[in-house]
Amino acid sequence: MARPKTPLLSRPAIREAALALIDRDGLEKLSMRRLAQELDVRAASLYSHYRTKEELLSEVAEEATTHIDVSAFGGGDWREGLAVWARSYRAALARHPNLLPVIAAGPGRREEALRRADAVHGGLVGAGWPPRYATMIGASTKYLVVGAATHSFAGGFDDDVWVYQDRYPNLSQAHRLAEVAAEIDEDSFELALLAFLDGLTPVYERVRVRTEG
Amino acid sequence: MARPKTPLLSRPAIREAALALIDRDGLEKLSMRRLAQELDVRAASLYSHYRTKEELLSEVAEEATTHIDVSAFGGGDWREGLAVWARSYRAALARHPNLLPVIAAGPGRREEALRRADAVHGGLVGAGWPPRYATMIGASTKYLVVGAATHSFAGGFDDDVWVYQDRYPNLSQAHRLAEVAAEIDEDSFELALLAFLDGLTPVYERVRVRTEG
DNA sequence: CCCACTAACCTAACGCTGTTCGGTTAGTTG
DNA sequence: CAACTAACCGAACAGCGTTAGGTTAGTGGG
Repeated sequence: MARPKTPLLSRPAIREAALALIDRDGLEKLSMRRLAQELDVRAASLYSHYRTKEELLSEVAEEATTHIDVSAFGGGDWREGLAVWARSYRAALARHPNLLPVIAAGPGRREEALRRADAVHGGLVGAGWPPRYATMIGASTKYLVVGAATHSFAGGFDDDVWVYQDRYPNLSQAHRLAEVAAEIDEDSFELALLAFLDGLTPVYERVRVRTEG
Repeated sequence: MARPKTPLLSRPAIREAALALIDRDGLEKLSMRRLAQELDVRAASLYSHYRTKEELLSEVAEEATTHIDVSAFGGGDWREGLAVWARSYRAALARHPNLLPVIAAGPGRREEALRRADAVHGGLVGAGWPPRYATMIGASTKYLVVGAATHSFAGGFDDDVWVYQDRYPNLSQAHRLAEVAAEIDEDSFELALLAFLDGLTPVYERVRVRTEG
C-alpha cells in the first residue's frame, strides 16, 4: 500500500488508541508495533505523525491531565486553592492509573503542566506567601499527590497487608477488598493533605506578606 | 573460554559494578551486555548468578537503602521517629539519585524494606497511634520523601526556573547554581516534613490510644 | 582414583524493541 | 502537467533481556 485516499491516521486518533491500550493492557505493553496493529497500520507509519514514542506519551499524559482544577486559587484562599488542586490532580491520576509513571517521571516540559504550575504559584503569592514558599509548597503538594497515587493505583507495594488486617481482622468480607482498599487510600490521602495544610497555617502567619498595611 | 580456575563473578561484585554503572551513566544505560563488559565477561554469564535483571536491580536497591534509620522510634516519640526516618531515607536516596526509580516504583517485596516498614508501623502504634493511622502516616511520609527526592535528584522537572529566580533574580551568581538548588531542595523538604508533622499533632491528640488509663 | 555431577564461563540465537531508509502513490501547489 | 509533499509500506539496523547448548574446572561419593 502507498498513500491512501483518506488518511488512516491522525495525531488525536493515535493518542486515543495509545491511551486505550495503556488503560487496557498496561504501560509496558504499549509498543509502536502493537499500537500500529491496533490502528490497522504498520509501525513505521506512526512516525509520520509523531517523531518519537516519547513525544507521543508526553502528549497522551498532557491530555489526561487537562481536567486538573487550579481555578480555586482565584478567591485568595490558599488552603482551598491547594485542596481543590490536589484533589482534582489525584482524581486525574486515578482515571488512568497505568499512565502514572509517565506523568510522575516528568520531564515537565508540557505546556499545560507549566501553565497550571504557574497558576498555583501565582495563587499562593497572591494570597500572601513569599515566592520562595510558593515554590516549595507547590512542589510539596504535587509530590504528596503523586506519591499517594503511586501507592494507591500503581500497585507496586505490598505493605498493604496491614491495611486490610487493620480494618478487617477477620477476612469474612474478602469480596469487598477492592472497595475497602480504595476507601482506605482515600482516607490516607485526605489525612496527609489536611495535616500538611494545617501544619502550613502557622508558617503562613509567620512569613505572610501583608498587602494591607 | 569455559569455567575459569578462580571465579570471575560473584553476586556482590555484580551488584557493585551495576551500581557504579548506574551512578556513572544512569539507569537507562544499564544493560546486561554493558554490565558484563564492565566485568570483562559475556552477558549470559551474569545469569549464572542472577536469574533476571529485575532480581539484580532489586538487590542493588536493597543494598542502597540499608542505612535508613528507624531506630529513633524506640523512645516513644513518634515525631522524632518519623523525622529521623524521613531524613535518613532522603539521604539514602540522595546518595544514588539514578537508582531512584527502582526504589520508588517498588515492588516492595524486599526483605529489609518490609522490616523497616514494620519498625515504623510498630513505633507509631507503640506511641499511641491506632494501627490504621500508623499505616496511613507511614505511607504518607514515605511518599513525601520519595516525591521530594524525585523532584530534587531525578532531574525530570523544569519548574525549577522559578526557584532560581526567586532567590537570585539577577543571575550573577550562576556558577553557584547547583549548590543553591541543593540548598533550596533541602529547605523545601524540611518545610514539607515539619508542616506535615505539625499538622499531625492535633490529630494525634484526638485519636490517641491512651495506654495509661 | 575416578566417575558423576554441578558450577561458571562461552557462542549463538530467539523474539522483541524504537527507529530509519527508501520506495510507492495520493493529493497539492505553481 | 510537472514538481513537491504527505502518508503509507517493507525491510532493515542496532540494541535489548533471556535461553539453549557446549566446554571445562572444581567437588563429593564409591
